[in-house]
Amino acid sequence: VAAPLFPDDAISRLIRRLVRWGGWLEPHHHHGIHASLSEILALADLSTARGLTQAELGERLALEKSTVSRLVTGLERQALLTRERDPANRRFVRLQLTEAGQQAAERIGAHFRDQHERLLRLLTPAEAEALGYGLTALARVIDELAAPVSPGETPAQPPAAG
Amino acid sequence: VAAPLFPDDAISRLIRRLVRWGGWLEPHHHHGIHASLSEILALADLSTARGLTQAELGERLALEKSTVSRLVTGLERQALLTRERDPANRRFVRLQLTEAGQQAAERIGAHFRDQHERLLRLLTPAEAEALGYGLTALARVIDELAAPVSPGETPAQPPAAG
DNA sequence: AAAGATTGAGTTGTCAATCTTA
DNA sequence: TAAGATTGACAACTCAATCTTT
Repeated sequence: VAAPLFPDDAISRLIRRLVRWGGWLEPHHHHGIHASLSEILALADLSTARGLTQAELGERLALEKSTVSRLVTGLERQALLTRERDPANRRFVRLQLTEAGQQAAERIGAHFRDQHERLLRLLTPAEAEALGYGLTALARVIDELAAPVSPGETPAQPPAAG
Repeated sequence: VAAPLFPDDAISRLIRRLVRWGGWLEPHHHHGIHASLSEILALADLSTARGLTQAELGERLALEKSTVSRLVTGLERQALLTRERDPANRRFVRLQLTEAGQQAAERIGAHFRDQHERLLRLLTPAEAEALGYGLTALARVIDELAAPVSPGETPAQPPAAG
């Protein structure tokens, strides 16, 4: 038999599963919430960082500014956030969750945390520890490849618990 | 400070990086190849398993049959594969890579393998081992959550070489 | 001119309805 | 009927062009 043409290691197999399994990536219609994945992630970011500009939100979500513009239009129409021109510099549109938006973020966040916990409970302690160690390292090297270190920057990050 | 509304563990952080970094998920225009991610994965599967039906290809790619139909139409127009009705059962469309399709699969596969190797070389041996162990376990529990075993089914699959 | 946001055209995916063959 | 494939209508993204503000 010939060697496989495409990579066939643990990373590749994991990615296939993540793609196939809807739990992580697909639109959600739970708890009376009808929101796309990007809407959910936008609510998550805005619930933590209030007053982001659209460009900043796009940076966090890794989305085009045009996509962000239409995404935010939709959330505004659902009264989940307000758009306001920054009085100090009217080029910026500042975003704030409404009360309804904040509540939606909390409901959806609880759902995601719950899903994560269910998944992690199925791992043995040794597996969970190895996973955290290995994924942290993988995230590091992805960053290294994606953004080659320029001398002025600080590649190190404070370690996070968990 | 309040607890984070959304999960903030190694898995979440990794997913964010995978989403942001184009190396894994984005369309590729390298080596004179102009192909979407799905086209690339289709070539990968067809280079290994010749004569798949469209439904089988859709199962492997986790894509709707309608998406597969249009995807295959595009590959056929680029003369990378041929479509042929199965004479034994004319409901099936059987897919075969052309010579050009096979060569494209090999070029793209080499590119992906190279990218993987570059990434893995940046890990220490201990990190690589922990990653493999942890991800294999994660893949297992994703499968458990995604497809709860029903008594009649055979969850085991024949091991693939590689 | 340049930065932030919006609008227009095209791509890739989904779901629902239909066509074809068994 | 039903399985496989196709077509139609729509969603969410991209890139390129434009509008607004500095």
